[in-house]
Amino acid sequence: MPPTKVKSAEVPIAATRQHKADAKAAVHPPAKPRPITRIQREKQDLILEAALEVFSLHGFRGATIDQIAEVAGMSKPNLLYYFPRKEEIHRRLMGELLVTWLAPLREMDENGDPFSEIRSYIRRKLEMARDFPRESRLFANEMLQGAPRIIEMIEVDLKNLVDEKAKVLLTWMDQGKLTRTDPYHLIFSIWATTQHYADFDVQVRAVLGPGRGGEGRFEDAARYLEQLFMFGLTPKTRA
Amino acid sequence: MPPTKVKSAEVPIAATRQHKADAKAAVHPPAKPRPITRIQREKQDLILEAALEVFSLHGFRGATIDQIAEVAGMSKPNLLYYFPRKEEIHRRLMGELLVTWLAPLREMDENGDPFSEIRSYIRRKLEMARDFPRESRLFANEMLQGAPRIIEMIEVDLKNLVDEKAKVLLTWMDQGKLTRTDPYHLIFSIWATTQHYADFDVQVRAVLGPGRGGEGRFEDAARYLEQLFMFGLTPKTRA
DNA sequence: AGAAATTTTGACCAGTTGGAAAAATGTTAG
DNA sequence: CTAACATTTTTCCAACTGGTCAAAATTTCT
Repeated sequence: MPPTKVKSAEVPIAATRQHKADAKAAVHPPAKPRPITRIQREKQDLILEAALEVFSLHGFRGATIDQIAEVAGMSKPNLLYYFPRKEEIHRRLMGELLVTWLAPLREMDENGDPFSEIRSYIRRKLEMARDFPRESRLFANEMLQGAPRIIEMIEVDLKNLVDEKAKVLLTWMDQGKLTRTDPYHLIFSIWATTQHYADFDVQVRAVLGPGRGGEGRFEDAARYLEQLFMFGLTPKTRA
Repeated sequence: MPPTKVKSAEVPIAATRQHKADAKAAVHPPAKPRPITRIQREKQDLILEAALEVFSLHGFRGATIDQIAEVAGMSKPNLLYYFPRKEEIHRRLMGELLVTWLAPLREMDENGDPFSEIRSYIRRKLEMARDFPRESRLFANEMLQGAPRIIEMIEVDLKNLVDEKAKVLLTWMDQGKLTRTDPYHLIFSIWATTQHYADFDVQVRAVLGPGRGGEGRFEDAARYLEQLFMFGLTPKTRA
């Protein structure tokens, strides 16, 4: 269970200090590839992990650089050496997150059996809610505020993926393998029901009480959701 | 469509100024009933309405008293005259909100027909997501942060209500009128699927696109959810 | 080792924030 | 009309915020 490790590819070296040596470096950008040291990657990951913790709990505005720095175990100026501004941290975090976040949907295979594909999708999403609740909350936080910093990603990447999968669902419906219904709202309902267990965790625990609010709640949820999405609430034997 | 007007009952007169006349007033608390002027009530409602707007958008920490005051059309010190601290505003807002928020569930009648009761509940919750999205987001914001300011209310009022209604659902299941399943997770799934349309509104609109993201989305959602909760995704005519 | 580059620190700053104090301005009952 | 009270405005402040900067400490490279 990796804590965060979403993906650390193209690390554009946090705006490497450019003071006096500016003249040279800035004028010949392609000349200096700037290798990216081991320390840089490690520290950046450390910061992103800390930022995930803090942002997911307080939202962008509510989180402070000091808090993030403290969680990351470094001083504020030191943190700012790697990410010159707060928004930069958030942007990176969201960008990497979205990829992970959509992976389960991406895996839904149009050549598989409709029901087992949907069931797997629900299960994977539920596992993510269980194992990566901070990521879920970070995402929810951003959405609640109108997604000001990631709206383009939502409108492009996410929309395209959903459009594509909606088509797959429609095909299955055409083949009579699935009740004919709205594929978009179907996807929304899967998102909503699964992410609920991460985003509203406090409420879920409080309502279930100490008895049933333990770790078993995810298995109960999985069982219930499978029932719901397969057959709804209509009993098989009519009363 | 009342903008907010959740409920303005027991208004404990925002800590009426107590400076020099303190001696008298403070020593004989039960002596002076303090009538609560019309202006006080009006201004307090104005502030709460503004606070709802701001808190729901930025969360507790992200919202500033200045912003709230500006939306309410008054100066910050003036606002602080009615609510001596930021947290006070939030507390009042959440307290009144919870009552409205739970009303739909409270209405679920154990003597009614199970399916029409559940259907009505879903419809009412969906209407609330449509007509009171700010309230929904305020609530979601608080939940995301671990409900630090309303955890007791959740653990008592909300839990009791859910326990009560879960019993009703169980009775219905015992009578064979409803598939036997987990009543708590059933309620969670109704909350999640309906509130999603308020809390993740930006995402819903973005994914549906300009064509289907208009006002019709709530009717589409209602239709889909009815289908889902009634029969799930299994087609009637097996392919 | 020693020079060059990278990383870390400490001091600092300007703008914002929640909130206090008191003076100034209504409002109203006698 | 005016004293008593309610409301509003002005001024102010200490703590916090995001961010800068130069110097010091450390690491890396030759």
